[in-house]
Amino acid sequence: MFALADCNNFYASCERIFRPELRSRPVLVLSNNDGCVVARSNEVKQLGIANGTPHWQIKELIAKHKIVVFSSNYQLYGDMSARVMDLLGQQCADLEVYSIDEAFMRFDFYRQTQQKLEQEGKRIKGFVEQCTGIPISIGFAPTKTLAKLANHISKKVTATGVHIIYDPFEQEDLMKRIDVSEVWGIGSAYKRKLSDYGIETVWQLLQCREQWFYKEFTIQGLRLLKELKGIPCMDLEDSPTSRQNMVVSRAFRRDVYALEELREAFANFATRLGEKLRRYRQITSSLSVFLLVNPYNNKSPDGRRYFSQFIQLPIASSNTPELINAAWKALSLCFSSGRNYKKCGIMAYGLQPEDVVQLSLFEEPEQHLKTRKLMAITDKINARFGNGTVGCAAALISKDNKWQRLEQFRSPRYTTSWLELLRIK
DNA sequence: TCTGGGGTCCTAGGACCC
DNA sequence: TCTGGGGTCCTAGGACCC
Repeated sequence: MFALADCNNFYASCERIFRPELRSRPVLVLSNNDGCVVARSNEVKQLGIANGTPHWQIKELIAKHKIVVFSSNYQLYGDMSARVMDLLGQQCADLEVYSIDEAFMRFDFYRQTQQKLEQEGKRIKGFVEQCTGIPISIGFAPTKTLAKLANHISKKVTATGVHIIYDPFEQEDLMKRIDVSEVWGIGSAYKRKLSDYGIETVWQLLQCREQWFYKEFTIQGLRLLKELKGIPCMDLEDSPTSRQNMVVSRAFRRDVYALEELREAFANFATRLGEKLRRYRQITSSLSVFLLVNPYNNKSPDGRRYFSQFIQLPIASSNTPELINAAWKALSLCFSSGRNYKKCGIMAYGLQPEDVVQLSLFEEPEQHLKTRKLMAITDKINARFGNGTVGCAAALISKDNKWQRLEQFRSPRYTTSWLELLRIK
């Protein structure tokens, strides 16, 4: 039996812990850059504000309903997440942390009665809530996909906080009320395609023939359908596979046309990328830069939106100056003037652990090693005195920067910064 | 007119997730 | 004026090999 535990309105709940007076008020959290809504308390959901809504579109609603707005505070959310996961791990050794606010668990008590299972779910839920102040919901089922669905039901349909699915075919009424898009693995494209075949509800999905599904939706689709019918195709992923790609990207607050401005941005992205690589003790042998033209106002002469350039590094590396050079080289190859760029970024592929660095036969590695030492010292200084204390001059930010994070409404980092501890008067 | 068959590796792009 | 950021997996198609 699988279980999925999911924190309710996670970011909004985190903000409420340290501001108890907000418990009865509508709260929403904005994305990086304060661009759009990424988390909402139930009160905000009831006002009909969807996730992904741009902030500027709802400024009036915010004022009218006195909605409390926060910028994303990932230090706080990451720390609260670790606490929740730790508590869940105490309840069940078979735990897979799936995202910042969700974890799968596996239990052996399949044969337990529904009543016992429900009791167990309520107990775990109460335990986590008491220890952290974060409300959670739990769904139980024989497959991960069904556990996800059970969790959704416990939140949105029955609103009991715990729901169990032994066999989806036994819950016909419920399955007829749930839209296919609630199923894990069905996004907007699959929803549209299913709709073309007249399939709108989970119940209709359950009637589909597997052969036909395989033909239309390939192997992922087949796996999804089997899981939905109660045949397990996915297991817990015990060791987090080391990541394969790393991205640093940012949307500009206004359109950018000039190469000079992009070079400044890419020097900063490459700096972030280097820090991130070194933090995870990884190096990359290749990277690509990408540029996106503003989709809401495409002035690109040929209408194209996406431009990217792949580049190989002479030596696999995590050294900031080498990354900046490579990024600039790639940038100069895919930049062309006259386009209004809105977002861009840099992506590292095929990461490898830094201790297996393969030095190029013909490259003189001394300079590379020197730089590597310099990077280690730079990281130490920045860790102690704050990010950006030292760095490459290329990454200096001119006055009118358009990519630095905007966070007008960030709450204090209550749990991870001594200077921002909660004070009680 | 007729022009093999089967691999592997790589990249781009589409789909999904949070 | 203002529309996020960071991931994974899969497939199709081209280059190249024997």
